[in-house]
Amino acid sequence: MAAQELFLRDGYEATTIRRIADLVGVSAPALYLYFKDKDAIMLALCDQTFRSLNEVMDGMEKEDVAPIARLRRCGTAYIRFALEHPRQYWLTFMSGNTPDKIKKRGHKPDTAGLDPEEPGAQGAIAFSRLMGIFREIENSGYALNYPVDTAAELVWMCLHGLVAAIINNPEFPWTRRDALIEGMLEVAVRGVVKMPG
Amino acid sequence: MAAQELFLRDGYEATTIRRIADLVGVSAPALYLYFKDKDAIMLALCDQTFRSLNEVMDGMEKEDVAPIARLRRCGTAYIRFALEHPRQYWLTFMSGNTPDKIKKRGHKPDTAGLDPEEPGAQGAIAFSRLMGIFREIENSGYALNYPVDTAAELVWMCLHGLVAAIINNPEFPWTRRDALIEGMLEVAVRGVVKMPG
DNA sequence: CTGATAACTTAACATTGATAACTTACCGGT
DNA sequence: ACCGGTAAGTTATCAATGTTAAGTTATCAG
Repeated sequence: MAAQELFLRDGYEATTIRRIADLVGVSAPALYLYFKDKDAIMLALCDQTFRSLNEVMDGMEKEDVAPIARLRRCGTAYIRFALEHPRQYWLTFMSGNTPDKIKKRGHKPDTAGLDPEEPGAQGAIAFSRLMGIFREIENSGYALNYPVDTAAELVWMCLHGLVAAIINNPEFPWTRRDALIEGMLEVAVRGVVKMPG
Repeated sequence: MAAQELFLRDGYEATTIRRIADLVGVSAPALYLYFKDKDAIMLALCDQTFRSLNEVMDGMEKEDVAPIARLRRCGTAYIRFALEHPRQYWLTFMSGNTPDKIKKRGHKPDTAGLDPEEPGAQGAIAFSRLMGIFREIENSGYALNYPVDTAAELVWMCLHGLVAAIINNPEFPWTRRDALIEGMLEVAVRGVVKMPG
């Protein structure tokens, strides 16, 4: 009953409720029986997409690698995911309609207390996961240049800045994309964790 | 004849063409005599706002300070400007309707070849200016960790990530804002220019 | 068979961005 | 002083959008 949302791939923002209904083979107002409004539909679709990112990160959390390497891996996964699902990423983190509940809650209490079913939560969960890795890094005895929460925010902002720029200006003649990705990870890590020596 | 646009401050995205027309004291279709469509109106307003940022940066370019300090100052100015004009910044860099011409041209030829009158150019000019400062840094004999254009892109993405995150989630309980700003500048600089020692 | 509940449809609205057709004022040339 | 055309607006009108109201069909317990 929710598989229908996969169809949006094409137009998306230009995707009208009537077109969705047509694709699903149902009349437009029928959608309002399942979703509050158009934003709810989009949110549900984004959540579904982000769920896969969170699963990937779940898996990574079990891997036994040095915490800083884990940060690199998770960062890469985050970036790649964002670039592979630009529209969902845009809607979740750049459209400007972040649901109020998540805004208020913040990341302090970790992912605990985040209801994964709540629409719009998946994006915040991915975000929180990245934060959690950072706490772990600090607990492993690495020295940071900033308080852990500030450090986490800074790193996330770096990654977000990279993908946001690329997503919003895909036709801009950026230099090699992989160089940018690798470079930004380096910049973020070097900037935040105090390197030995 | 263009002073009218200042009125948008309030609703903005929710700002309808008819409301603009009412505020200006003119009928709705009259606006189409001066602007191609709604986007053109918004672009014109954004340009007007960004012009002030470019003027500030023009002034900074004349100051006689070490190039790396100049980068810090310009970065701070950029960030502060973005946070002071969140809606304009959003429309210019995050709304997803960057004009095609600017997309294609890129920043390689510096600001030369950018017609400042062309709608939508001011944002790109501010961007290019930041890039230019970076070329200057390299010419001053600083060693960079990346090619100059990549370095410039990375730094801009850092700044952009910071303001984008804050602008889109103003209610999120970020840690102290000034700490984030100062921290991000540090991260960007430390990450990109090879520090002595 | 009745009556209510669920799942949907058609009809209708208000608002939006945008265009077409008409009106009015001004201004230079003869 | 008249005439023609251009500039600047207006009103009337469109098609499309998100959304709600009212009606229709089917299903199923008692």
